[in-house]
Amino acid sequence: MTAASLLQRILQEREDMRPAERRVADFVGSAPSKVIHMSMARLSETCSVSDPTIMRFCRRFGFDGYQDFKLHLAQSLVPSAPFVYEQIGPQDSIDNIVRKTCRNSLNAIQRLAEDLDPAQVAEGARLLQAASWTGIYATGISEVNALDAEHKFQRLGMRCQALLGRQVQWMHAESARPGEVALIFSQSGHTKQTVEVAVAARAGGARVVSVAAGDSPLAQVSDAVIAVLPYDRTELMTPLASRLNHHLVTNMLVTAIAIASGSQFPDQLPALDSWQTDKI
Amino acid sequence: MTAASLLQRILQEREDMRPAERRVADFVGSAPSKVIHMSMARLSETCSVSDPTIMRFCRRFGFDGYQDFKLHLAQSLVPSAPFVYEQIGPQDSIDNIVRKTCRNSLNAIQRLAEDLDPAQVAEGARLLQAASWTGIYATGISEVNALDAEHKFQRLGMRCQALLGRQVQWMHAESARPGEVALIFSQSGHTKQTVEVAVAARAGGARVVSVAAGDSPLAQVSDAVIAVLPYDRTELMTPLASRLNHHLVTNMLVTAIAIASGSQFPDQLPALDSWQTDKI
DNA sequence: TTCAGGAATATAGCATAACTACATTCTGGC
DNA sequence: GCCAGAATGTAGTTATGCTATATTCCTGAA
Repeated sequence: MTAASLLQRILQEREDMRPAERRVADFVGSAPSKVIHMSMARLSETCSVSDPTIMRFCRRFGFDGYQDFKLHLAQSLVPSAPFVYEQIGPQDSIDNIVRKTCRNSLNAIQRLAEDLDPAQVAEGARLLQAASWTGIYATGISEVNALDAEHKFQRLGMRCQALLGRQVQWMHAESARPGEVALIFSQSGHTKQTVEVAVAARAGGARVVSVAAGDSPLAQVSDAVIAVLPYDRTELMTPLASRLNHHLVTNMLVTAIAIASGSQFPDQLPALDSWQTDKI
Repeated sequence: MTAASLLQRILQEREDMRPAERRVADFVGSAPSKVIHMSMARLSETCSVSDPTIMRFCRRFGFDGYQDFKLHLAQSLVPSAPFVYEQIGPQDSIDNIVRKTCRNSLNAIQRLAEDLDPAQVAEGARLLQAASWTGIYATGISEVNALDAEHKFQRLGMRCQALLGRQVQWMHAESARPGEVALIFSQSGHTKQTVEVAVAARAGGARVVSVAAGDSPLAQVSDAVIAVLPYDRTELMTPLASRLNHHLVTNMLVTAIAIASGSQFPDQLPALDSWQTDKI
């Protein structure tokens, strides 16, 4: 986030700088790829300033020192897409639909990469692996995620079931027992039904793992939360973005569990369907 | 290019290393984000090796020294462009699983953005929109895609059904009739069953739209192909990548159809489930 | 104009990091 | 068991990043 716009920030703050630092800003701004291979002494000489000036320059942007600065500068040099959601409208051509769909997806995943806490994934995987049986709850468009998770977990040999629909969910949540896990997918984590399911499952002694917004009511009644940022206007639409992110989280869980179970190639689930390999 | 595949190269060369360097490779591979903030001494201590071993490790990959290595490592950590699949292995930490999953997904989508032909999407959308009814065929892990497509198309008011399982698929393909469309998701386009379904559906007068590899047998017996590059070793594994791409293609189709149907906000499907909005 | 007072910048020194030459240990073949 | 040759570690050198302190430069009021 801050990394990507580092050069921009430098050029921006340039105005508020005194001559010496400004010379540094100019050079860094004009030849950042050279800077990352320079020592402090070389850079200070090139800019006709002293070492400490370079230090102050780096500190100004909140870095620990020159090394830290160089590291972030290097990272900011590799191109990446900005975090903006591009609305698709009636005026958009097919070309645009394709492009924007891809870009929005890229953005969503990059956000996930930045915000997701690996420790939460680890904890979720741990609970799931220890479960005697897992109920996978989802509603609306997230149902597909539940089915996906069911498919993959079963390939790992886990006992689980996707639970779709109000009645089915109630039935299972109310009969939850110790040793079981309830895995809940929720875009926002504010849906009443979803929270009630979590509470019921927990009352029965099951552990609740939820993939939802971190500060949501659902998160508060869960044993483990894998926090995925919801998108602003989630209530009114069903954007591709969060679905995609939940999808990736599912994959991470599967991979983590596969590794913990000793599989050698965790990202390659075996092709079980023998007839599927009947190629032509 | 070389920068981005650094981690992969490390894991690859690991095999040819002697114990000491291998310990370094393991740690760098499992916690690269920590490494870039470590000094040589810290790293050597962590890996229980000596400083020069670290040096030799860096030189092995063609870098000037440790600093140079760290810089490139840092760059390779930011999610970005290049088209390399980073294998996930047993030695990977949770941090790595999260990172690699995201990066692989980003790569897949970027490939899609480059290779996908919008005209093919447009043609597919046109046929689907004109259909009186659509059968959505998929097998194995792609079944989830079929369910996803079913869900979304139905939200648009289209008549369609996901057809999973051999018998169900045959039943529908053999009774296909003019005016209908068969939408087929296939990773490779080489599966025998899939091709036979396409031929049967077409014989009955239905139009066949397939999402598959462009040069596959399935493509040859389809009325419209939305070509999505398969991944190398697709036969043996179920990678996230192609699934993700098919997923996006589905979204593009939905969006395109929504636009053609006159919806004003094509990327926001309406939340149909009224109880779902019962928030707390 | 002059002279504080404070900010901006440079100097000098220190601790530590990266790197190198050389010694030691390990490995595999006879 | 012994001996090349490779693999790894030890110790020492250089230079780097960083800090405490001094100097210079600017601003503004007497």
